[in-house]
Amino acid sequence: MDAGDLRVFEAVARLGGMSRAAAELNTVQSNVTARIRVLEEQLGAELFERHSRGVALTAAGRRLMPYALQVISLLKDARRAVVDNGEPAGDLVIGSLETTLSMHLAPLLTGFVERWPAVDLSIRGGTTQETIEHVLERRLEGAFVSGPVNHPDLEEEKVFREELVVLTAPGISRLDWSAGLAGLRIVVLRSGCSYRQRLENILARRGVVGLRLLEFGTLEAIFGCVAAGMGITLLPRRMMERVWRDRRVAVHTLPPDESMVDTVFIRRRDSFVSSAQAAFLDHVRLGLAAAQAAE
Amino acid sequence: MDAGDLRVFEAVARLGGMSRAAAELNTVQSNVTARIRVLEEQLGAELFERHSRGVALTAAGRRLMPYALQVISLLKDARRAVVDNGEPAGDLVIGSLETTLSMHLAPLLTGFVERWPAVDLSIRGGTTQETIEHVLERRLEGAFVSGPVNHPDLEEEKVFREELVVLTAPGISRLDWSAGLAGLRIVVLRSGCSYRQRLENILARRGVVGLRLLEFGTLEAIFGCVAAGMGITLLPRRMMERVWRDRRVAVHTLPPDESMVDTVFIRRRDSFVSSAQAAFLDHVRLGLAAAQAAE
DNA sequence: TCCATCCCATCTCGAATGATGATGGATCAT
DNA sequence: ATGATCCATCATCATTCGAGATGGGATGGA
Repeated sequence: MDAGDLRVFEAVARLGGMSRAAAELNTVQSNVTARIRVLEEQLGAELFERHSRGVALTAAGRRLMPYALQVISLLKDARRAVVDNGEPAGDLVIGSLETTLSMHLAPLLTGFVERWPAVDLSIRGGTTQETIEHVLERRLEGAFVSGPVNHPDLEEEKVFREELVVLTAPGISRLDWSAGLAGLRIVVLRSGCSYRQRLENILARRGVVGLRLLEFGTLEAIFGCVAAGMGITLLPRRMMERVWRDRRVAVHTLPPDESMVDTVFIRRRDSFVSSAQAAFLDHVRLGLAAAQAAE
Repeated sequence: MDAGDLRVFEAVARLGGMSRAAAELNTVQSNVTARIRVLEEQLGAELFERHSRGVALTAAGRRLMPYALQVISLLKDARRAVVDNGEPAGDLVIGSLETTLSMHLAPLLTGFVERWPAVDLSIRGGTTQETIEHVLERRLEGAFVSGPVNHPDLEEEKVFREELVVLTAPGISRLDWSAGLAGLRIVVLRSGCSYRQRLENILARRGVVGLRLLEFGTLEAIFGCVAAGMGITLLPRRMMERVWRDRRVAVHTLPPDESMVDTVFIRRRDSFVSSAQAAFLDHVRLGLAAAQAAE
């Protein structure tokens, strides 16, 4: 049994067919068929059921799958571990909430790329849920998301805590259903935004339910929409202070148990921590501590 | 990078030479040299320092080693996982303390081999420390040892708790240094026995230190030696009751915090749990519960 | 029923890869 | 010096692997 065989096996299982797997692996179908057949002979068990529209895993194949996945990812990590000589370099792909990115991370990035020019950093914005998925699939080395995550395969480290506030149109004094919130919409940056569920919960406790959703691509649009009395949103207080200091929106402070949210850095427990990633985290921790001290 | 390459790499690193690795791998030295060279080219890093008496790992090689070990063991486990169709069968190698083996496990073994004739069970006796080492090296699928073990790579499950008692020659009423223990020896089954450290601690608290060691191969010899007034030993109470009911030794009961010892079953967290192992554990759990109920 | 389509199995051939044994250079102990 | 040990290199041979072509079975639509 060989790592190459397992790669073929994984592709066939995932794509449900040998021809499709061959296309993905840049080879020909006959090749895939042969290697699977050899693998099955070596193991003395059928790994796939062949049927007319492709193949499906047998019980034995299902038992093999987790091992195949782990071996493949281990080999990838091994290569990186060998090449990584302690000097941060190479690709580093990190995920982040868009608000965290623009508010906390962005100011630190120029410093990082100056300090470590050999690192090709890219940061992908996304919602907490999307981002967690990507980390689990190893498409991201790590990510900043709203915590706690509590996933057995993920390691999480609290990075900072911040306060969320509710923004409404001016003139609304209380967050309840008698205060004229009925008919407004919840305005979020993206539909899967983790703040949305949180805001719905906050409102539900005050008797406000069933608000429709409104989605915008930029923060400016969201602010404008809220100022115009069309909706209500939940955002970090600091973000509001920075970019929207003097506009006409009402800021509603929440009790700490509802308002405080931790941002955590997550990564797969079983993945290799590259020097680039370690350097980035150090840089971020330092930068955030400095920013906090400056307040 | 390939699993075969990693096997070669591991053998070279472990044996400290390409010729030696070639011998172990049933191939020729030139072959090993070539594969290592290819591997180094692929990774873009030197894995070994060549010197006149063999080779030694470089920093990059040391970084690769844990991955190589894990991939190799994963592939071994994968093969077993595929072949294991849920019906307990095949080899099952388990470790155990000798006392646990003779007292608790042995009576259950005949029942197990009758119930699962397809399993080739072998149980290796040894001290707790030896046995833990073997489990970590994957030479044993699991083992019964004195707990708690508290090793990050090991999973442990409490199997039963039992009471240890001190045996001395008759006429010794107290376990302290004024009671004539000076000059006696600590009698143990094997020199690394985990009871030995425990007994030394127990005696130390009572002011008795510096007893010499005496080692025997059989329990009968130990009992005889204690009865003859030559030494002192620490053994499970039940063992003493069973095989030595009416001999002339003094039994010293200890306070619970000193006497009670847990026996745990340990296995590597990352290893495959074969059906045979699961069936064995089930059998043991059931048998021990029945034995306890019968008392 | 017939045909087009999709998918897997098998075959052959050429290329790439792997293993072999011989050889040479370096180092170290005697 | 000499022999032993160990790694690197090379030419050669065997095996494996990949490409392409072909065939057979199942499916779905005309």
